[in-house]
Amino acid sequence: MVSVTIKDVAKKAGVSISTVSRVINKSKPVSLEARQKVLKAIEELGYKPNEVARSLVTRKSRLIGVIVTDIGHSYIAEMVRGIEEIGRMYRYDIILSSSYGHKETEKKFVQLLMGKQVQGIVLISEDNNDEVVEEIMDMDIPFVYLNKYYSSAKIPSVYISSERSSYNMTKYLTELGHRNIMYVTYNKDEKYSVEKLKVDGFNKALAEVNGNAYIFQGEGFQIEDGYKIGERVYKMAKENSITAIFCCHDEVAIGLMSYFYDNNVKVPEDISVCGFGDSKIASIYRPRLTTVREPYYDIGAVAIRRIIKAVDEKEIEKENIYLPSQIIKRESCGKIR
Amino acid sequence: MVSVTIKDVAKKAGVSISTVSRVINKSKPVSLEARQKVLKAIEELGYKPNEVARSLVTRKSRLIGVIVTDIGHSYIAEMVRGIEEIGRMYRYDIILSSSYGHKETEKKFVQLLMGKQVQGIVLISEDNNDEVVEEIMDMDIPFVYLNKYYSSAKIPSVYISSERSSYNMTKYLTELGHRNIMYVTYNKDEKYSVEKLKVDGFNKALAEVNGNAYIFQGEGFQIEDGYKIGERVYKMAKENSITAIFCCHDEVAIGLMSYFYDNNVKVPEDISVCGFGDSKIASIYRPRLTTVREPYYDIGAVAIRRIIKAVDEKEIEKENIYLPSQIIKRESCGKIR
DNA sequence: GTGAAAGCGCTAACAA
DNA sequence: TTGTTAGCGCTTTCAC
Repeated sequence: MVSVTIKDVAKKAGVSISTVSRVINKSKPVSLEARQKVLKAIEELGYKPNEVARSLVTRKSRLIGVIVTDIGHSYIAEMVRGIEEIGRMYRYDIILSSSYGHKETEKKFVQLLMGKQVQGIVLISEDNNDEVVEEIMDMDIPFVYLNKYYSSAKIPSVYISSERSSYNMTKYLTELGHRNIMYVTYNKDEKYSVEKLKVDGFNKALAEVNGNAYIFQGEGFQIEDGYKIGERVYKMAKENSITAIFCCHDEVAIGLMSYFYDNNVKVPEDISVCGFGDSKIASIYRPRLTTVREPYYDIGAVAIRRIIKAVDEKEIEKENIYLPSQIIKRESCGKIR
Repeated sequence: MVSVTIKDVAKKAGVSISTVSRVINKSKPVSLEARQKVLKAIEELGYKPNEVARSLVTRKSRLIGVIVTDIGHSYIAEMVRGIEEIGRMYRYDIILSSSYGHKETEKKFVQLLMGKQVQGIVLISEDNNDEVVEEIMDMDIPFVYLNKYYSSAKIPSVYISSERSSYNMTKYLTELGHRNIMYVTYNKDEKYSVEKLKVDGFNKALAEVNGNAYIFQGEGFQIEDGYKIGERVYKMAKENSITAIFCCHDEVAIGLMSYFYDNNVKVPEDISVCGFGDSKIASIYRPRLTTVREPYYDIGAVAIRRIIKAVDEKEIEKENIYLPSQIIKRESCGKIR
């Protein structure tokens, strides 16, 4: 608690504090003799430079602020892993703040983080919140916005191509023989919603085989939302000989499968189900969920990489980055004989 | 980027920087007139105090370091939620570092965090690592150690009573009519392992009804580990008319249930399964898992509360804290007729 | 009630 | 190669 400072080291080593600073930072040549004395003193005193003081003078906190909706959401945790691990490679630490979706809280966090002199901000959100984004962009600090539900070309971000991913998944279903397929969406008509793109990809793939596309308006993106619509979905499926259901997100698919489990509908024997995301639960749940893998870890990693680049080059690149997605084939989708 | 400082505010308001400081901190009375001029200047310039500079002089970073094994583990994310949310109430931010179980990395993080002048450290670990703990305790900084697999009275921590929880769950199983019950453990003979306590509680409850206790040595705490032992567990269960299996952790139970699903063993009709933890997956998986709820959020909340108290009172309480657990009754355990 | 000045621990000119 | 010194932006005596 009685911390040892650079002065103590200097005194003990019999040199000036500048010399100590030089050996710590390797910023200028120091004679072998002096260096050794300093190193010895550092060792003996257990000296650790005070990063706060350093930050003050260098104006570099080596801190990145990360504002998330909820670290308890596994895909967000995965993104944060990517951010943290890559950040650490460049000697950046992250300050984590959870907003639980409150815009006002997010705004407050931005202010707090700026006060802490963070050198960049990653905002991981689940709503369509231009307002906070604009506020951050006004601050003129390296910034990346991560949102798997909404996208806008004007905001620096990292994502996968939703349309292509959805197209690929649908195509896979048609290859399994499905022709009457339902897509469960939510919010597809909202501004910036990526659902619009996903529906487009879905329709396109189905049109190629003259299949029948059914769009079902869901009630949200969570497991409960998937469960809640189970009855109606099943009814619609039966009435239209639908054999496969493509859900906009894994959670919805899991909710739906749970409804099916509870009501003795067999997946994939009676009906095939697939999701989007490949969140953790997708490979744990039984039957395992066929889905589109969104590379969350990589998304986080690329985001932080972009911020660090902006810090170094003092200029944030405008071009958004698209990462490849992948179809993960598991048991929840079966062949049509 | 061209940040406005207290000097700018002072100049604009036509007062000294001390006065500005006083109105910001409400640390000393300031005349109404002066205060208003300062407030106006702050408003117009959009001034935000530089927390780094503040930290340097006050020697309070308002930062708490949190070292976790992996933020991707949902129960850890839940603990971190508790830590963060309560920390925030006291205006503390958290710096998150993931060690992925490497002791050397953890040690490095401790050093980094000390450099950043954190005012306390929470270490969330899954191994038995005295070494790192001792290192932190030597630093003489408020510290709490969270570990659901190991416990030691000498280390400041927060947990539930493992023996009582295990006793309660076993008792519930006996109330359902089970008499031949298997407890799947791992590492129970290792130093500080809480498994020893859990086995004790299990045996005690079963002894009270003259039931037969079977202990199975598992292969780990993860889902895969539960899956791997499925075949042997099932064999042993059949040979001994075992009707219920109590797993040391939810993950093991889920792995086991997945094995059962894949091999057409019905839970709970053919056999009952329960777990320990109530991690997220327990309520999502079908059948839903009966389990002991460990209050992860609260554990994190109490941990940070304890640290903040230590910061304020300059003295960390020695007594460890036990939180109540709860039996969550779901579908994976059935009655014996 | 107010301002001048010292200083938190450090880096980075500048001189020597 | 080294030491002296001036800050970084802020809080906090201390004197008025």
